[in-house]
Parts: sequence; C-alpha cells; structure tokens
Amino acid sequence: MPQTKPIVSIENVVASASVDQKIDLIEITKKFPDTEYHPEQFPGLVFRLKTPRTATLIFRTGKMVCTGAKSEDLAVKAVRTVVQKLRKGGIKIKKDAVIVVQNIVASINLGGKIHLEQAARTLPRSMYEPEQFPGLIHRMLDPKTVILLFASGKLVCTGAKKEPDVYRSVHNLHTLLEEKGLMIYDE
Amino acid sequence: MPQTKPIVSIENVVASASVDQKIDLIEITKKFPDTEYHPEQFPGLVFRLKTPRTATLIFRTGKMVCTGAKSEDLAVKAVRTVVQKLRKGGIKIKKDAVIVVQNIVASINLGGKIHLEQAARTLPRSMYEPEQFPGLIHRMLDPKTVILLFASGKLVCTGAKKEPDVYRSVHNLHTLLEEKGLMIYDE
DNA sequence: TGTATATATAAAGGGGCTTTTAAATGACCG
DNA sequence: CGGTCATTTAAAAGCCCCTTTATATATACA
Repeated sequence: MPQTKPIVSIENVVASASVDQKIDLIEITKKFPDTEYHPEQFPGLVFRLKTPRTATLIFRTGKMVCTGAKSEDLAVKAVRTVVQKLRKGGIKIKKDAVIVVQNIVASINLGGKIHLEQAARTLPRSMYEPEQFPGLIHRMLDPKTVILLFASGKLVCTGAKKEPDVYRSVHNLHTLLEEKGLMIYDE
Repeated sequence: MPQTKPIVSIENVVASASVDQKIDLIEITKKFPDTEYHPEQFPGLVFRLKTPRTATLIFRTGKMVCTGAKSEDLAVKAVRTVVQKLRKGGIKIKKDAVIVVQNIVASINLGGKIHLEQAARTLPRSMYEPEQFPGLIHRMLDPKTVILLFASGKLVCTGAKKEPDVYRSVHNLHTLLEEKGLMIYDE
C-alpha cells in the first residue's frame, strides 16, 4: 500500500465522433464566422466552444475530433453541443453523433519526490534522456498507457481510453516505485 | 499540313492492375528470390520480366503497377505473364487481373529544329528555364498531355492514356509550330 | 514570456518514397 | 575525355511522416 494518496486531475479528453454524412465546411464558415478553416494548411475546421471549453475539429466527411474536455462526459456534451449549434445555424445534420473517447491525459502529484536516475535504471520500458526532456517516459502494459515521471513527484499519464485506466495506471506505478524504494518522502 | 512526317516511338507504358484479393508479398519473395521487396523503403514488391522487359510493382492489396512496356498490348501481356508466373509459383490468385493503361511516354523527332526561345514566348501554358532543364515544357489541353520540346526538333510526349492521343498531340503541336513559324528546316 | 524538447489520440490532405522512359544540359569522377 | 549523376514530365500503387487541436509535466534557450 502506497504511503500517500496521489492527487489526480483529468486535464484533457480527446474524442472522435461521426454524424455519418458529408458536411459543407464553407457553409459552416459563413454561419459561424468565428470558426477557423484553412484547408491549405489543415483539412479540418476548428469549432471552439466556451462551455465546455473545447476545440472540435470538423471534417468534410462528417467525422469530428473534440479536444480539451476535462472529463469523458464533458467531451460527449461538447460534441452534442457542437452538433446542436450547427443545426440551429441551419446546417442540416440528420443523425446524432456517435462518440468514442480516444485518449485521456491526466496530471498527478504523488506527494513525494522520485529518484529519476535510479528509476531509469530500474523501470522496464523506460526512456530517460534529461538533456532531451526532463521527464522519464515509462510505457505501462496494463492498462496500456504512457506515464511521464518527473523528479518533483509529479506525473503525466496519457493514452488511457477511460478514466479508471488512469487511476489503475497511477496506482500500479506508485506501488512499483515504493517497492523499489524509488520514492523519497519528506519525513 | 506539316512539311515533315514526325518519327514517333512509344518508349514507356504504365498500367495499373488488380486481381481483387490480398497477396502475401513475403511468400512471393520466397518463391521468387530475384524479386525486390524492401517494405521499410517502399510498400510494393518489384517483379521484373525479361519479356516483355518490364518492372511490375505488386502490392499487398492485390493491386499492381506495370512500367517499361513499349506498347499498350505489351503492358497487358506483361501483367498477364506476371500473374501466370505467380500462379505457377504456387501463389493462389483466383481472378484474372483487370488492367488499365495509365500513362504513355513517347519520343518524337519532328525532322527540323525548333526555335525554343521564340516558342517559349509564343506557346501558351509553356515553361522554359534552360538553366534548370534544357527542354520547353508545354501543356496541351486536348488531348490532355505534356510535351517537352527541345531545340533539336525532338520531343517527349507524356500523360497520354492511349496511343492515338500521342499522335494527335504531336500533330497538333507540329501544326502549331509551323503556323507560328517556329520550325527551322535545313535547305 | 515565448520557443523547443516529449506523450497520447483521432481526423484528412499533402508530400515523399519507387518503378519506367525519352529528351539535352550541367556537374562530377577517375 | 568519357561515363555516371542530376535536372523535368506523366502515371499508378500504399506506406510513412507532417499538418492541427488540447493538455499536464519540466528543462534549456533566446
């Protein structure tokens, strides 16, 4: 059992969606002048929402990508809101969007410092090149996620498909770090 | 009517084909050690034939690209020969290939010199940058082909989908050059 | 305060890769 | 001095990488 209770914060949820029909992006541009669309640079139109504060990329094919939500539910609500706004703006969309959460990013504070140099030598599937990036990159197999470890005891977990995976990943790593004596707690 | 009869030679025919089924390229490699397959460099396997002298790219999807044939018929024969050899080699291919000629390259000699500098200023849709490439690049609209013109009176016609397009392109250009007084014939 | 470095993830469009071929011109090598 | 190499054009195939969006983390660099 880990000595501290990690503080976990979901920072970003990415979800893909599809309304299963072609969409005229130029038309959206006219109805929503605040959207960004530069096809020569990127094929997706950027539709930003204040609440939930997100950015949704809309493609010609009717597929979308929503980023920036703080939870799985908020990501779903953001997509539903975008479709609702498009419809109110006169964009004809027959079906409701089918949404799938693709990635969850979380920041964690373990409450104690990590001996990174030693962890780099001990943890399997780890990469640590401080002159390239200050964090140690660790690939967890189950759940299949990637965790960035910092000497401060803070972590970044990414790659999770559902929120429980984040908690399991953090618990697995925390336990492993303590077992190997890689955690340094102030008294 | 042009004063000379151009000498036209079909130099290269490119055709795409499909046997409409997945193919195991590694298996072909084992049965045909002389083939080239470097997936990290390019996804297609190169299958060369001595007769007709061609190189056929074979993809995992069952689609192929045959290059180097000297006529449309030879391109078709080359693909049929490749499929026949694969079958004799034990590679199971159910359907016969559906072949489509995609490009024909021909070399031409008009029999007189061309005033390139003047042609560059006279011909529409032309590009001529001698320090970059010695030929003048001219885009013909009908047939939709591209012709490279050289001061020697020789040409390269590419982009044609069928042989008659090559002859029509050459005739159109030759007539145009004579009308504008851009041809220079000896005596 | 910005830039970059690194992680994951979807979307779609662009570019590059390889193969073939002629033409003519320059650079480069032994 | 002669070979190679590059230059340019078209075309298909499919795979890689990049583009963009968001986000925490922490370093170095202007």
